[in-house]
Amino acid sequence: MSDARSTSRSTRSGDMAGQMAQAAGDSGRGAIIAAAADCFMEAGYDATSIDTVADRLGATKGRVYHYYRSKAELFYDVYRRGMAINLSTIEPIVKNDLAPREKLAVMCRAHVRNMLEHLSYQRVVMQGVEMHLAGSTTPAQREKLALLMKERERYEGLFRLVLVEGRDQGVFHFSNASFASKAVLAILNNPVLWYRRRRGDEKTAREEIVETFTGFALNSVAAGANSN
Amino acid sequence: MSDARSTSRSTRSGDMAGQMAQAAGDSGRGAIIAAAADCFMEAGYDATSIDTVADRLGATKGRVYHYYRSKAELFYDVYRRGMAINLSTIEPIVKNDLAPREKLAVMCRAHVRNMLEHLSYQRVVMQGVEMHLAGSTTPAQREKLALLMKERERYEGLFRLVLVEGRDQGVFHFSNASFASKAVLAILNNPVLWYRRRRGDEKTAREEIVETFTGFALNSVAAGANSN
DNA sequence: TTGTGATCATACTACCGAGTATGTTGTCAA
DNA sequence: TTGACAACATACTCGGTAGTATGATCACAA
Repeated sequence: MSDARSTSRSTRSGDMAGQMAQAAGDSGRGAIIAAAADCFMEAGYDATSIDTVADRLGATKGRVYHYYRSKAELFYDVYRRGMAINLSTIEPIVKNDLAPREKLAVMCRAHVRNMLEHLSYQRVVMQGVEMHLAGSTTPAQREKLALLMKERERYEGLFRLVLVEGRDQGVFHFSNASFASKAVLAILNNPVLWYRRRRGDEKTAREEIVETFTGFALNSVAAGANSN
Repeated sequence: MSDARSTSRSTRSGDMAGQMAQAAGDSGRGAIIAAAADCFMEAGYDATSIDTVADRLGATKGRVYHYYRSKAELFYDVYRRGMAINLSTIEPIVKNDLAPREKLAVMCRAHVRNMLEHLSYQRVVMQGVEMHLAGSTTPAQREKLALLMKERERYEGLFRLVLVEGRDQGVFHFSNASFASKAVLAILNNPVLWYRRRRGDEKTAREEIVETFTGFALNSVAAGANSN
């Protein structure tokens, strides 16, 4: 009954220091989430056993199951973390009062940077989508996944918002806003499928990817062409 | 030694009739491939057991293992079939002597139609990419997967070819041809992630998707904008 | 008619991994 | 100092599934 899985730990209030920040959140779960993200990214959901995650932590199953009721819930938490990263990046930008075209540009750049920066989490998000397309066995898990997908749709909605605003002002052009947002995000997400971290400071290489794919995304919905 | 797994069956020369055509190829494997494609699409690779595939065939494991040495090889064959469908559709178009812009348009439309028409196979192709990103355990399987990825790259190369040709003529604009082809295909593949077959004649709905996403793809690399 | 091989079905093994049950240690509070 | 509980580690169960071994039919060929 008195189970850490349900108690929202207080992290000993006042001990904000020592937070390596690499994986924030409530200490305890944080390290597990980070390790799981790496494992899921490298081997995929099914091929990753709880023992694998534990090994990476230098621990055993006991530690993981102390915080998570099941493997699926651990996965969900990693997914949520990934979406949280994305949402916390984009939402402030949407609130700015930039012109639609510039606002979308900033959003696109930020999104691609997130893809490259937090690769493991983003790959987990992709796996979550695949998992949803497939039938995650139990109905209970389907509901959970459905909730996560709502988060994703909400994220997509932020882009749709700016797109529609831009269309009204004549800077964008498309017939179906939902399709447009999907197309834009499809481009921006693409690097997740092939990007790999390099040694040294490949900052310039990353920025090239950011600029290039942002350019494609903006072009795809730009007004002035003769399509749609 | 005398194993059906290695002998290229002759299909009893002269018996070309009775080919339901729904799943061509050498009779025997054909039905298995089709059933496997459906299963993989509905439940994903790991969640699909050989027994699941056999059940759908109204048969047992014995039949599947008679033609395939392992579950992985069955998957590879489904993947190959999917890529074969795509290649056989696009290659003739590339050989035509259309102007780059029109040629690309035709290619895009054909590609999206394939996505919608052969959904199960295309989803398997996507899973193959994910599988390659993850680490398919044994080195032997990694090699096999690497070969399949070469096929995919070759397919992408067909698009790259037309894109470069168009850039030389000034109708397309981009700095990195590889990135451009990835962006275009990212858009065109997107419907696979959410499209579902409907009842009745949804031909018009499908064609709307085809036209819309083709439009986005063409726009993304169109010359005339101020990006890149 | 016999035997040979293709085409399956049946029955079995072997293992891996999710989940559980329980033990151990440290810490804090009263 | 002594419970009480958090935070793990250890040891086990148990179901599902890939792969195998073997048996049963059937067609066709000699």
